[in-house]
Amino acid sequence: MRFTERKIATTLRQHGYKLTPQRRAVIQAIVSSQDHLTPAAIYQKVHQYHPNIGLVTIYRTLDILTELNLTCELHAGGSCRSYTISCPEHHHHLICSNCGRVIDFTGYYLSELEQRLSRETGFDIKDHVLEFTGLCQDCQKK
Amino acid sequence: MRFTERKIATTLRQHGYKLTPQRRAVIQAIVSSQDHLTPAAIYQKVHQYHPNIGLVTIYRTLDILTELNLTCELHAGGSCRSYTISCPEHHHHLICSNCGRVIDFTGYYLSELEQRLSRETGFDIKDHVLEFTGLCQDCQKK
DNA sequence: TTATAAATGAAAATAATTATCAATTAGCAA
DNA sequence: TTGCTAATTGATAATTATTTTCATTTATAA
Repeated sequence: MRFTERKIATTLRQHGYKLTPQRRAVIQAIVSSQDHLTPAAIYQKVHQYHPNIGLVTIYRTLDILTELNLTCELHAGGSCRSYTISCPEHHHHLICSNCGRVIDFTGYYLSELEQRLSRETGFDIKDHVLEFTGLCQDCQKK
Repeated sequence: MRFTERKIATTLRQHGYKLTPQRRAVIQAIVSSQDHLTPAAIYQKVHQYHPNIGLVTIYRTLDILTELNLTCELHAGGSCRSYTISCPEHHHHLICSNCGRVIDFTGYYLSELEQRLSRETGFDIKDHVLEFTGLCQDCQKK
């Protein structure tokens, strides 16, 4: 289950960040979308209802949200910097390369592989990216 | 085993691309590095020996190499657009987030997970990204 | 050797991101 | 409730990254 708007707001304040109307608007824009959105796309959505929020504020808010793990950055499939709301559990993504829809999936663990790689290479592994891309059912029909 | 300079050159020509000195230089720069390199970094390396090769040519060559699957684009760990030489087998990457060194690993298959996801979501899955990031042995010491 | 399509470099155009700074404001304390 | 203050914002400019354009050059097939 993804983070709710309220949960995100609370977390922001717990970390000493102010909850400004601008930040609310950015959060709302991302939460209300199933897709992964680029900064520019978020700006567009926000701009419709709050024409005086600047693009810079979008960038700044995204930095904070990502730092607090409230959003995930996606990599695969087109744009290299796009965002979706995160969820508390460890999860990975399945992305439709046509419409941008993102499906989270959980229950897949790479720890065994990670250990094998650590042992074989001496790397101290910190993180990983696992993303699948393809066409969702709707986009296949078209 | 990664593609050699010769193999890359041959493949280019097989696909009707001319083998210009500029392209040779770009290929040489990437092949001779264990790291993943951004376009700018490749330009710098190339520029040392061939000061009149332009950055645009780097971009153009990278596009071709990527299209022919001779290089891979990496995503995780910092820069979103960086390249390393590919290898013929299906493989994934382990990347040092400090020095940029890339280690390929093979023998890990996601087909079972992929099938499960297809079944559960109806997606037609085309591709995936699996990359680990961490610190290589050398960088841990520092 | 030559003809020709492909490739190049230079420069400009566009897009994406970050920095600067004066003005505004959220949220705490009184 | 009000006022204070550090955090935040928007506007603008500055960087950085990438793409387009076009006249000139060149790799290669005939």
